[in-house]
Amino acid sequence: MREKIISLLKKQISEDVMPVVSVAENKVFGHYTTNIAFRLGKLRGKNPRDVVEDLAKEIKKEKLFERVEVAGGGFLNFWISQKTLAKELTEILNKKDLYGKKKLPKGKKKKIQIEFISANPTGPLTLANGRGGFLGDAIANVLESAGHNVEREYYVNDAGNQVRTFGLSLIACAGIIPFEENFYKGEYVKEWAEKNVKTVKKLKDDPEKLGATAAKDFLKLIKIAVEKKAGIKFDRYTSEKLDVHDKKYIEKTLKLFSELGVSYEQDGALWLRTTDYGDDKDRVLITSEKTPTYFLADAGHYLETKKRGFDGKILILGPDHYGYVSRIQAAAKIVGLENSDVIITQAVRLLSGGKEAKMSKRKGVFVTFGELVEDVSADAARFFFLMISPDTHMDFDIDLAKERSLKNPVFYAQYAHVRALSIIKKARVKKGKIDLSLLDTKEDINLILKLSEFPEILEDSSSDYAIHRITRYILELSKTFHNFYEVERVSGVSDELARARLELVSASAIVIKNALDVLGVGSPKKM
RNA sequence: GGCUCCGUAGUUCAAUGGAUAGAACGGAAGUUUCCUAAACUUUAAAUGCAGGUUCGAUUCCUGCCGGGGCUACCA
Repeated sequence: MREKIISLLKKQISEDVMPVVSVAENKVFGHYTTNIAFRLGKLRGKNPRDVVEDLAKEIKKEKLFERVEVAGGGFLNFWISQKTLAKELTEILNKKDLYGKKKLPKGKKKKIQIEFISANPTGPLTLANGRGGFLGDAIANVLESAGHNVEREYYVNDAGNQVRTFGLSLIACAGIIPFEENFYKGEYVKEWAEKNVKTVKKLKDDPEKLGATAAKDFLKLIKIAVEKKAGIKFDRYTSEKLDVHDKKYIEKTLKLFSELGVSYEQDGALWLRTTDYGDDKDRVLITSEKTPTYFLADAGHYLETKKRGFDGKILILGPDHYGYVSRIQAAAKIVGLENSDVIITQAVRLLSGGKEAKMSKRKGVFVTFGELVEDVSADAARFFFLMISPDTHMDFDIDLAKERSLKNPVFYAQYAHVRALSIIKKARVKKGKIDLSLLDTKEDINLILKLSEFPEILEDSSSDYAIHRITRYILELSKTFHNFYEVERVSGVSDELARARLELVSASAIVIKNALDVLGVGSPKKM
């Protein structure tokens, strides 16, 4: 709908400006509205009001609209005609689960990797990991809906010092060596060491191997939490050791940097000139002790992604990685990964009993992601996280989520779906010709309008990754549907009207389900 | 100190520079002989402070106040 209005406007405009058309929040100002005249007025040195009058004259000839009005200082407001809406409704019914999805021509289709969670397998997942997990999964769905080819990647840091430290932590837990400050301290470390005393003793002289062994166990648990419990799917678990180190990507990366002249030696260390790409200081690739840094391995990982043919990559990180963004973006540019985005999710603050419960992976975790999902259900947890912009610090009141999960908005949305299906199931209507023009009450129109917004919402989300708009949209749509249900009836009206209403209810069920699918939230048939 | 995210109703969150700042929960008042009341309707309630840019600012810029995070030749 929006697209049609934009293309109509573009026909009237010679300047190179993209008209912005938005859904009018308040229906007094039409179904859709545009402020294009303000911008054109400036460009043409004319009064916006005059510009908009000219535009309106032409636009009014279009059959798409029931009414087109000039308002305020230069707004152009559109009321979509019932006929146009009925056509859109037919499209929903024809396309079904494909409604809202796009097919891209080969040239426009991109191969995009989205890396998320990627938590080190040295303990269970935190809530922040979960936030990024649901977000990544949903963004992947949205990009697929937009017609792109997407790989969901979990990057496993199973190499280097970290694994060794993890191994040493386990040995310390078994009391063989003294505990050191930088060791992992959580309950889970102790538990594993207790359960696997024999392994710890056997490998006490090879902490790296011990760490790797334990990490494998933890990765299994992570996979269960992520895939089984939370329903987050990954296409690939990329191993730092097997896919980056063993495939010589560290060497390849160093060679590339040297060839491009972006690395240099100073004070005995090897540096990457990331300042050329907006970083505030250059970064070390190899220390003066001749050990490669973690950053070098990450650059290698980016090169590996590039070599596997990706056009772009989206990396989702937790708030503790803020300082990392500019250097990783620099590396992405240098290895030639054109479309690189990094999304930082802000912290999840956990409230329990009205108090803040501190979370720390190293010191131990109060509530893990797996536990949360078990407590409040995967659907509720997912919906809750995806309702809020990742930029916002989020308070997750664990008590509320546990005890009062029935108040969770996800049920409101799912209930709308259930209701729609129930109406369809119970309806006893004689078959016959379907006349959608009968759907002309305020509630009918509002519902169709809301349904037809879905492709627009999806399109917006695929360009700015603002998944929470989809979640908000689902709530709005559910509300519109519940409201329709209260006011208008399907049974108990004439067969002709009932047939048309049934179509509208079917379309509602389709769109609610499609929208929930994109988030990865289930659409139950019964509640 | 530097960088960054945030500050909106009692609370948790919305609002590509647009018109009368939206929801939900909580508060107040109502709605079921009828397709699921897990619903609906009505109602009270908010942009931290001070400037600037603009026809127009919750949004952009500057300063201040308040809260989180980052700030290693660590991983």
